[in-house]
Amino acid sequence: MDTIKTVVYDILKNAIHAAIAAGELSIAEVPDIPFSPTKTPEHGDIATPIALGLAKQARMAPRNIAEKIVARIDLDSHPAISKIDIAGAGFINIHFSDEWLYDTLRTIAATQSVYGTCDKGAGKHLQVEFVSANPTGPLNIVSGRAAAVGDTLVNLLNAIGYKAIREYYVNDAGGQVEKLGESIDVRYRQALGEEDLEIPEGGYQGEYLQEFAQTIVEAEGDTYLQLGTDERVSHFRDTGIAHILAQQKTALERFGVNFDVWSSEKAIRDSGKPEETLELFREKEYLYEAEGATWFRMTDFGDDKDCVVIRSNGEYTYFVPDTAYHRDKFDRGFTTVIDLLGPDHQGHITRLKNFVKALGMPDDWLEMSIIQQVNLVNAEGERLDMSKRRGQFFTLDLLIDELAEAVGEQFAVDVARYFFLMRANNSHLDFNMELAITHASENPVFYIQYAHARCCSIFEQGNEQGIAPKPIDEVSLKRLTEPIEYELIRKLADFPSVVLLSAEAREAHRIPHYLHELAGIFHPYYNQHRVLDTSDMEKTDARLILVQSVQTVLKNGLTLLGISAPTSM
RNA sequence: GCGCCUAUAGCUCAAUUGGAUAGAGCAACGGACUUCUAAUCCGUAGGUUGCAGGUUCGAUUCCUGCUAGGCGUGCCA
Repeated sequence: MDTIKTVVYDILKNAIHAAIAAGELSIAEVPDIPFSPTKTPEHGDIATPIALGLAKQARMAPRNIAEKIVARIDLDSHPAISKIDIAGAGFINIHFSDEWLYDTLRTIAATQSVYGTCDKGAGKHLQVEFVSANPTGPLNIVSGRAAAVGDTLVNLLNAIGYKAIREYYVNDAGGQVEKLGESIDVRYRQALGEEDLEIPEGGYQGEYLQEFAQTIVEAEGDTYLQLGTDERVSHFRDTGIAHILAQQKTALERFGVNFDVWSSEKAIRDSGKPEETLELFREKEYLYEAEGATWFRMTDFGDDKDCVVIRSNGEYTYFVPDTAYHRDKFDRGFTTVIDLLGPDHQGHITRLKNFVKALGMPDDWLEMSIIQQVNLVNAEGERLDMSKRRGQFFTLDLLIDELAEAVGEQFAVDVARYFFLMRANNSHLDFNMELAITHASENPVFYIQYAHARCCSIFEQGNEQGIAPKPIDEVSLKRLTEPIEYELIRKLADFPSVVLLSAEAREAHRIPHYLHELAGIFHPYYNQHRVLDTSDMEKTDARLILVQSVQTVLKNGLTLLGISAPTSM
């Protein structure tokens, strides 16, 4: 299958060179030959616009070039190709023989759960860091989107042969968590009856801290009042981080996302790496003192402003431990590191990349992209505010709770993951709760899952009638003669390249779209053509092979997305 | 002010990275269950790809300038 592409590639390349050698084409350099799947079967199975691309260099009409190339191909010596023709402005359309279709089915049957994977990325270690929410509150919906996207991205990368891991960076040091400690302290004292206390500026207002403080009071009473304020706040900070982190982990596990590594900012700070990093910058003369602070010459890297790294109060800004953390990632030997950031971190991308560049790491070592915001929309189309600081937000857990009420726990996770994954990372996502709940039956994820369930149902039905699928070698695949069967197999054959391109582009949303298209061919097929037909067992056997293949690809695709493939619905 | 992202059917989004007639779902309208699950299918309708230029065989895609929206631009993280 994919091998047939390389075969075709070589055939065309040789033909072009032969034409040049014969003096029919004057081309100095033969560019890479692009292929694309065709939109309609009339255009063959794959097509290339190479003749169009060569037109200028060869000073010849594209159709003429195509003719010269095609004339140099001896079809008889290539049984995999049934026909090559020239169409439109000069497209070369390649039609595969039926044997290619059968090979697709044989490959799926032979490879099963690993169909779609490849080893292109073998030997390379990748790390994807995502979610990395502050341990100051429950995960919100944007974190849910990041979790779904990051998790799937790692699945995709591993599917094409990389060794990729999931990492979560816990910001358990710095100003934010100090505010957390102070906020819990206020809630604690309020729970013990103190009045006239306010959550400090920049603190956390959410009810979850009131609940947490209440559990402390219930378990341990007022014992902490004996401590000094600083001591108490730092105690609450530490227990608060642990408590919230545990909640976040639980929410992620419920969502089917399990991180391989949890990194701690505090651990980075304690390791001395921030100092080492600053020392490296100092040696390279990237630092200077001004206005009581220490600055990094970001302008040397094309930015319009320099950037404070040590504040006048002596504390590091966020960038110091973060840069040290990335240096740590580099030392751990990752070939490439991918950071998925929240929508309010755009300013980070260029700056952190510059810091990393200043450390001497290759430009393309660090990839950063933004997971855009999610707007939760209610029935009236109003947007809910999800700011953590104002304590008014919609958590990932709450989202799944609400969905689960309508469709059950497993489907709730499936639906949420699918919705988060179906859009490109950099486009905003309107998550319409009402639609997801009240119109659950029209949800695209059910459409795909239903297709899978239907496949399973056919086998179950066959089982009752004593019809079992035969090994593919014993089946006459020639009995697959319907155009829609041809279309289905073509679609199945696309799967590996969809996975590959999706992983390489870091665009997980292509998988949901692909699966939806596949289901969109299978459902009509199911309606129009009966699979189990005791009057024609040979045809039945062939169709069972096809259904098995569809089932396998649907399941493999859904698994990449972390979505279940139910056997019945 | 500067920077990043976005603008495609009434709505939400695709378009294999510059290719052939721009595709799906929802919403609308008309049909199909005594046959492997109707969470399905068949059909109809829906477009000056925000606007104006440019690059070339060819532009939703690349460049320039506008317009509109989102975000960023802290000695917060």
